Amino acid sequence: MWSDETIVAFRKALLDWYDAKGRDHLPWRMNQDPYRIWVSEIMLQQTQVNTVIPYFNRFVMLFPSIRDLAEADEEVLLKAWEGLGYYSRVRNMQVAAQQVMTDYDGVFPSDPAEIIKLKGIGPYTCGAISSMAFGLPEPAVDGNVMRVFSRLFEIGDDIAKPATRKLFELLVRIVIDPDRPGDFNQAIMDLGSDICGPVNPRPEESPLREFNAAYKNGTMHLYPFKSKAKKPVVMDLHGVVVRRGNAYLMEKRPSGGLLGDFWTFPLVEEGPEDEPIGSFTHVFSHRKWRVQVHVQEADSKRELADNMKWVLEEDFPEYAFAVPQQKMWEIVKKHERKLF
DNA sequence: CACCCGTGGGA
DNA sequence: TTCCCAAGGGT
Repeated sequence: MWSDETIVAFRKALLDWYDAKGRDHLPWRMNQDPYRIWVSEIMLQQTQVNTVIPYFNRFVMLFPSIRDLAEADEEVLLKAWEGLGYYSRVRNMQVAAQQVMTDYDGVFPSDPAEIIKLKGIGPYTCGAISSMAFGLPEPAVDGNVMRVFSRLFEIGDDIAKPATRKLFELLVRIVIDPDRPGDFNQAIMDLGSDICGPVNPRPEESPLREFNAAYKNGTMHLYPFKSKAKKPVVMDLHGVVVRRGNAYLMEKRPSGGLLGDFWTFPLVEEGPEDEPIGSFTHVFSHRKWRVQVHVQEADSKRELADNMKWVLEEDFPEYAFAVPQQKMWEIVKKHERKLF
C-alpha cells in the first residue's frame, strides 16, 4: 500500500484535475441538495450521463420535493421514467420517499446507516449521497471506481462478482480525501468516464499516471478483469393489436417481472394464423424478444380479463409505453399509412 | 451468490 | 450483426 505522502499527493493530483477539468456543469451538481443528488444517482444506475440529463431536469420539475414524489400518481411517475429502463428504480424511489416522510419527518437522513435502509439505495448510492450531500468520507464504488483502482493497483479480481466491490471499498476508505470526499468520488468517476474509460483509455493524459502501476508496468490491457455476461435468451412472441373503433385492447403486465405493471398490446407465444404486418426485435439484459405484430378487428364481445381494458388512442399519451410497445405502435401506424 | 431487471450508443 | 458498454439494487 502507498505511504502517507503518496496518498496526500494522490488526492491533490486528482482534485486539482477535477477542479480544472471536472464536469461542473451537470444539473445535479448545482448544489448539495440530497434530494437532487438522490434522484440523479438512481437515474445514473447503469445509465449514461447524456441519457439522464433531460430526464433529470423534467423529473425535478414534475416532482420538486420528496413529498411531491411520495404523493405522486403511479402512472404519472412511470410516465416521467418512460424510456429510461429498469423501471423498478422509480417505484422503489417512491417507496423510499414515503419512508422519508413517515420515518424521518420528511427530512432526508444524513446517517449512512439510515440512508441504506431506504428502498432502492444500496452500497454505491448510499456512499454517493453520504459523500456528495453530507460530506462524509464514504466510498461510492461503481464500475468506474473498480476500473480505475484495478489499474492503479493491478488488481485482477473479477469485477463482475459482487464480492469484489468490498475490496475496492477498503482501498477507497484509505485514500479518500476526508476534506472533500464528495469531490473525490466524483473525480474518480469523471476520470473513469473518459481518460480512464473501458475502451481506448489514455493513461498518458491522466493526472494519476505516476500512481498507475498498470500503466508504469505496461499491463493496462489486463485490467480490469471482467468475466463474460451470458447471452440473452431468445423468445418468439406475437403482439396482437386488437382494435374496436378508436379504442385498442390493452393488457396490464404482471407486477414484479419484465416491464411489470406496464399496459401493453397483448403479447402471446402462440400467435394468430393471419400474416403479421411487421416485426421487430428488442434486446433486454437477459432476454431478446422477436415479435411479430398482428392487427385484428375486435370479434364478438367476450368478457375482458381483469387485467385488460379498452384504451382510446387519444388517451395513449397518458400511458407509459416501454420501448417494445412503442415499436408495436409504430408498426401499426406505418401499416395504416400504407393502406391509403 | 446467481439471476433478474431496460435502453441506447459505439466499435 | 453482434458484441460490449454505462454512476446498481432486489431477491
